[in-house]
Amino acid sequence: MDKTYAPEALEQKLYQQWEAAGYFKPSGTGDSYCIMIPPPNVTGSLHMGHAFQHTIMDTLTRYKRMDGYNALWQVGSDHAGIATQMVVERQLAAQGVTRQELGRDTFIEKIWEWKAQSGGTITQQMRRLGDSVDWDRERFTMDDGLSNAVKEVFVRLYQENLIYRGKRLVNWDPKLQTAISDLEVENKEQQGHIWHLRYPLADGAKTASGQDYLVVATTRPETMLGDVCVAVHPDDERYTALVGKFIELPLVNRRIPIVADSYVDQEFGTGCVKITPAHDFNDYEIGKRHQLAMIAIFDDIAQVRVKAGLYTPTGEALDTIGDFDGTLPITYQGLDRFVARKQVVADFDALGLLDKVETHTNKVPYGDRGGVPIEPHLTDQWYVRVGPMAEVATKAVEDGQIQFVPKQYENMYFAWMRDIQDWCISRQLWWGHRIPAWYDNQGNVYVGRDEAEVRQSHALADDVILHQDNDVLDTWFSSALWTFSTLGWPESTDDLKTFHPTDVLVTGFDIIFFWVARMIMMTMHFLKDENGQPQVPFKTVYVTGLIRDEEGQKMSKSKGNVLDPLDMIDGIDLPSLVAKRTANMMQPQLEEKIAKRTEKQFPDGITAHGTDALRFTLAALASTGRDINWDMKRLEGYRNFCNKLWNASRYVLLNTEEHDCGQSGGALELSLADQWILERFNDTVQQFRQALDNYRFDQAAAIAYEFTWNQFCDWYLELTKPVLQHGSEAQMRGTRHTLVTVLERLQRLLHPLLPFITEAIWQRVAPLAGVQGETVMLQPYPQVEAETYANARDDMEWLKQVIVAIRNIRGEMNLSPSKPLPVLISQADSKGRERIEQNMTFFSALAKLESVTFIGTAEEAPASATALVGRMEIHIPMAGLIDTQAELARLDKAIDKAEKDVALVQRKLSNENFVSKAPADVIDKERAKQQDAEETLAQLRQQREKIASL
RNA sequence: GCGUCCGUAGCUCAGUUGGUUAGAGCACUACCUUGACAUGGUAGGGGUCGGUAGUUCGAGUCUACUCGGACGCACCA
Repeated sequence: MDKTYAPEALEQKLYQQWEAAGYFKPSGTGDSYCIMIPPPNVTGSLHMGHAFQHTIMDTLTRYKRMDGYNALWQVGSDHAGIATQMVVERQLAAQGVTRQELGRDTFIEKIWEWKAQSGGTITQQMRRLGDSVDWDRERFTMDDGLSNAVKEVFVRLYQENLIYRGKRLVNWDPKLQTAISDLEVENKEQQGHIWHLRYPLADGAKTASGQDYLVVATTRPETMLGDVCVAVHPDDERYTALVGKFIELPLVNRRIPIVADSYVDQEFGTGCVKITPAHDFNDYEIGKRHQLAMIAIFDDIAQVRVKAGLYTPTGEALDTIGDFDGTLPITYQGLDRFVARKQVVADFDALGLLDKVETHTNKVPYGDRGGVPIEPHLTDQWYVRVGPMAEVATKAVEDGQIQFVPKQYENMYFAWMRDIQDWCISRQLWWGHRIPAWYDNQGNVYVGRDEAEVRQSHALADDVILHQDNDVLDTWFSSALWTFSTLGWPESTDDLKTFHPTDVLVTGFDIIFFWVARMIMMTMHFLKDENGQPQVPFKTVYVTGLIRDEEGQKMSKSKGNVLDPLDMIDGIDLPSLVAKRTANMMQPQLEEKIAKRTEKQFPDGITAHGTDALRFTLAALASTGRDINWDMKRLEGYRNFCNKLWNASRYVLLNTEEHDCGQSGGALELSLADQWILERFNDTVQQFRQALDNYRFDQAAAIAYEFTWNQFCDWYLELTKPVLQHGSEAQMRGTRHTLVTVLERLQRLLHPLLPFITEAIWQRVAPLAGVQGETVMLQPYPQVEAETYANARDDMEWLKQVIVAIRNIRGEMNLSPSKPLPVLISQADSKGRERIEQNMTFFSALAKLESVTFIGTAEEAPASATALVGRMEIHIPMAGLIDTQAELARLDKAIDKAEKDVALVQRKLSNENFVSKAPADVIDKERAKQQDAEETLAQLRQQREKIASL
């Protein structure tokens, strides 16, 4: 083995071997274990959050695969409708072409080309991360199988009246010119204004205070062009007399009624609200309540129309409302909504109708993709009636059929499910699953799997012209089917029987509503078990937090603090990192700032750490559900850990390869250290398994680290040195056997977290340990075994204490580590003496001793530095070695501590309440502690006197 | 406004049902180039657990309030 751990030299080679050998495939035997990957955007690239989730998924998959399960990690990607379409549109824009110029078919071809070109990025990244997914089963949300599943689901839901089409007010993104779901709207707080407009009363009416106008307050004055009434609260005495009377709406010269509606808050503003049902969700409801027609003043890009759309309260088109034919004042026609706003305000002002303007902090809805304010817009859209499905899906979580880890996310899920809105699934995009609905020239709609089916089922003659709906489905519609569509649904496949329901879903809290909830709804609606009961898509949802930068900031391109997982693995020089972070900026003016920040943070770029170190770090930081503040220092520490494991293995191999490790017979004599490490390893297996079973990857990492470094390397390997130097044949054979046995098993244990380094080491050590096989990946996972060496643990741990006590004196007295010391031991009980005498080689080697002498009492010892282990005293004669003052200081410190201990215990035990109320075992413990502390204190004081008298 | 989470050593984080003197890694100090490893070894220093008040024999760990931070949902034009 190379002297230094060099991940780049082994990782990819091993991955290729695994993949070529088909090790990632389900074994076909054993109980099934299945994880569905959250399909990443096919044309995107993996960020740290993906690396984090993939580490968890791969660790679980490898663990279960080794543990005998028929394990499948299903891989695939998502077509990511808007995101992908936007990327390609931007590319076209750079060439001065629009998608409209290309036409739908050509544009979609372009996207497929782009997918072919960039779609490999993610799969390559996944290979770098060591993901053990079954590549042969890779799926894409727009491949034929999944597209069929989408059509099937759409048609069935339509037939069940769970999908409907209607003209409704939707969240409209005027930039992208598509509807988006309410989930995709982000309310941003903004400093804006609230305008108070005077609305003249018609027919000479007056307010209670004698004014001939009402004042309405609005944040969107431009919508007044579409006002249909003014609402006041029914109990508002200022206005009750005016209800039923009319307003002479300025600028447009329409009469609109004054209505009473308890929605109005009397306290807010003037208590008068202008109502524009076609442009505000609350107004929409009020309009419906009062049976008022709607006036839609904006077109698809949120510019004022020449002629407003006129509709009944239920969305039927009208030619006129009264004698209003919809024509809008020419001055506003074609104006953008924000230009129109200024114009309307100016015109009100000019008419003396602008009462006042206040600054106002309001929440403005933005589309999370387009980045412009969304516009409530009246359009025809398709909806899923989610109510009935939501009920079933909620119950599944209430009943514990599906469990969230950590549990608190269940509340979030319930809260959303409780007042869930119908899901707008149509998008005015080109990239996606086209809605399987056809229209004839009369506007009749026919839903079916394809046009032929539609014609047949509706007995439509061949000469009836049909055209398919232009819109596509929300991306999340197809990903809601992911758990079963990837396994072959609607066919009744073996895979479905074997792997569904799946086991764990690993995902971020940010898509619980978008994806997790919808997946539960869809799956439970379409998949039933043999008893006809709904099947859940997965039993556990492991929710991960976000990976943030070291300052706790979200990573984002515009902040320039994004870290690429591959840069953690391979390293990157500063210029390349800066270039990467400043490439393709939406706001180029930030480039300089980002470059500076990057230079400050990574003056030397980033060094390579390897995949295993990255994975181990992510696991170590994965405490349940919390966001992770990324820390390069942790990564470095765990790279060092890999190096430690590597070098420990080198030591083992150097001492065992080409030596007799007892695989072909011969007496094996196991030392105390051998027995001890086998027991410690067994404990570690138990703890490590438990941690993984409970999704405590942080604990798993800590357990692995503690055993490997602090026990195996720091103690065990050191303890083997004296045996291998001076032991008998049988002793050496026993120790070599233990070395290779533990090292081999350790690789199996750690493999799920550290796939590469463990494979590299395992392949070398397995033959020495007599283990057959090509790969550690498919070895049985270590089992917890019955205890074999009952006393080894206590004996060795005690011996370690004695050794540490001596090292402690050496360290504190500044005695050279290379100088062998004589020690005298007094007050040893028979067990202690036995433990030392039987392990003298270990003892004197690890404590670096010249001699060990047992004496009766401390009086027989010369002036010494002293340490206590239990009641046993360890003396290191001072003769020329130790400075009296230093030893006195050391003892004072120990006495100080002992005094504190005694005082603390005494305080507890002298508390009547404690003694009378605490459980007996707790009191007994305290009593024992008291005795121990007092004896320790006495011995230390005695020793101090002795030294002081010198 | 409703709800959730977080605030523990200089930094990043653990701390299971309340019970020994609160842990880890990194950073820090001293000593050590001993043949697995200086991406190392040995020893050591460092927190009273955001604050206040309670419950309890006993609280980082339960309760209330409070300060600071993050987030989700709903919002009044």
